[in-house]
Amino acid sequence: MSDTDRKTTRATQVYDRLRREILTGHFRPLEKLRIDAIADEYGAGNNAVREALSRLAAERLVDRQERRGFTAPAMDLEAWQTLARTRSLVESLALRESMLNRTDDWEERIVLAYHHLAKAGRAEGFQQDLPKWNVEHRNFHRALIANCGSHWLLDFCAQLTDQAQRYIYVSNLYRVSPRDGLAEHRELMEVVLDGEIARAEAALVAHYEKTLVALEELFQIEEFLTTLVADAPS
Amino acid sequence: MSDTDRKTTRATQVYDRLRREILTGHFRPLEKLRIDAIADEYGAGNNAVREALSRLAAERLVDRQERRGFTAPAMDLEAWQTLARTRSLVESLALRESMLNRTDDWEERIVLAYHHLAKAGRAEGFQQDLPKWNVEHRNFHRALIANCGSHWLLDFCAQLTDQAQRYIYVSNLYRVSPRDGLAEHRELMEVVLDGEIARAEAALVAHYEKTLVALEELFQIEEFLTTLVADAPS
DNA sequence: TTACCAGAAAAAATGCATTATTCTTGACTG
DNA sequence: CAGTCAAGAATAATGCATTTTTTCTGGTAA
Repeated sequence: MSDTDRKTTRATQVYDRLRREILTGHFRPLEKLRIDAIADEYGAGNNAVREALSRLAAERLVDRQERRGFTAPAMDLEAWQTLARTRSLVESLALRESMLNRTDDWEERIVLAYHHLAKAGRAEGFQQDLPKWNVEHRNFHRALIANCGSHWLLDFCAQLTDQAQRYIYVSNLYRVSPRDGLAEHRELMEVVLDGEIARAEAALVAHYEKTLVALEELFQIEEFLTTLVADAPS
Repeated sequence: MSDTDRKTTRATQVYDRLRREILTGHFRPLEKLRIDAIADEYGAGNNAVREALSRLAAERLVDRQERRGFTAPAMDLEAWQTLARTRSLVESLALRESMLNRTDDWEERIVLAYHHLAKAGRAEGFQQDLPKWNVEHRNFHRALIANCGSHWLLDFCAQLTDQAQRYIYVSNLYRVSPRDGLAEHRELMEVVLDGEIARAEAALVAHYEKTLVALEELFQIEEFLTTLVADAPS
């Protein structure tokens, strides 16, 4: 019995795995998530799967349809645009608050987070160890807003980041190399530490804008769109 | 078989009822929510209750503790302050966006929502029919931000409003008469329709600030605090 | 063809019995 | 007297069999 099994409930294990697979594009948009099939695949009871899916539905990571089970959420240009725009808005807000509450500890954590990010980016297998880089990337962005003083805001940002990750991961599957953008993150860090809120917000928005546009362009490509159809259940 | 039963799943019924009871202070902070007891009380299976509680936990309306069941969330001054502050921030943001997207339809809906609110406030049994007033009050505030163009923002605001409602309801239980504040809502509507974003945001924040302060004062009262202890399971 | 319907198959939802874990109690020990 | 521990009770978690609902399929009629 592994370490996680000891304290964790069966439903939570299913939840964790499903969550990971949804975020990494394991399911196609609108694909049906059949309870029995998952229970079978994961070696769990149907109740555990139900509970896991219910939780995920509350987080908007799957869609629930009363009495008709669950499906992977759709992915389309418009949804991506409002998602990305909302993320810019809310995260700017959190950044502003974070900067208003400036502390030494907060600054140091940002510097450290950047250091880790840089390291992960320089590492040999950057392409291979993308999960590692992703973790550091998230940590860095979280460090920027960590001081906003509201766990609500942090939760909202995390949720939006999860949603965005789903899109970004799929785009990475399609065209192999994601932009590293280390220099960009350095600039972002510097402008945040510098303390001018307006400039920092602008930098953050500009940063996310690039991802927004990159995905928008992808949505123009016919071939990419075909990877989003739900025909063949994986 | 009632109307709701036809389309709704057992778990959802339990979810709805639990949600309502949590929002209306039916459970004390930190009170244990025993699965069997609820299943028994509501006439449902334990699995349905588990699912309902799991969903609520994902919305932060109950606390989950792995393998130790669920409890009603705590209520304290600090949590209230960050909640209220976050609500001001996020809802201001949504209002700003909503005003930037101004449309005739949006304006008309606000006027209508205000009309309904006024009616509910003037009605005979204002004290009696508080639920009705609450609904109209929520609708009014939602109408203001409805045009923000992001269902994410609307969801976040709704979630924060739910959380706040829990506090407000308990305060209403303690001191009987809630402030109506119709004039205040009229001013708010006018300044929003007027179109000056900065002034509108300020008005909204000021509006919520009153609730914030009112609850803060309540937290100073010893007698009120005793109503928040979880001793006697209802 | 298209619309409609019944019957069969598939899937979701449910309840209950069972298992596993945590909590409580009280006796025992240092 | 405080701390430890084990046995029993209470509660949470699980799996499975059953029920209910939806979806699919094929046949019939307009």
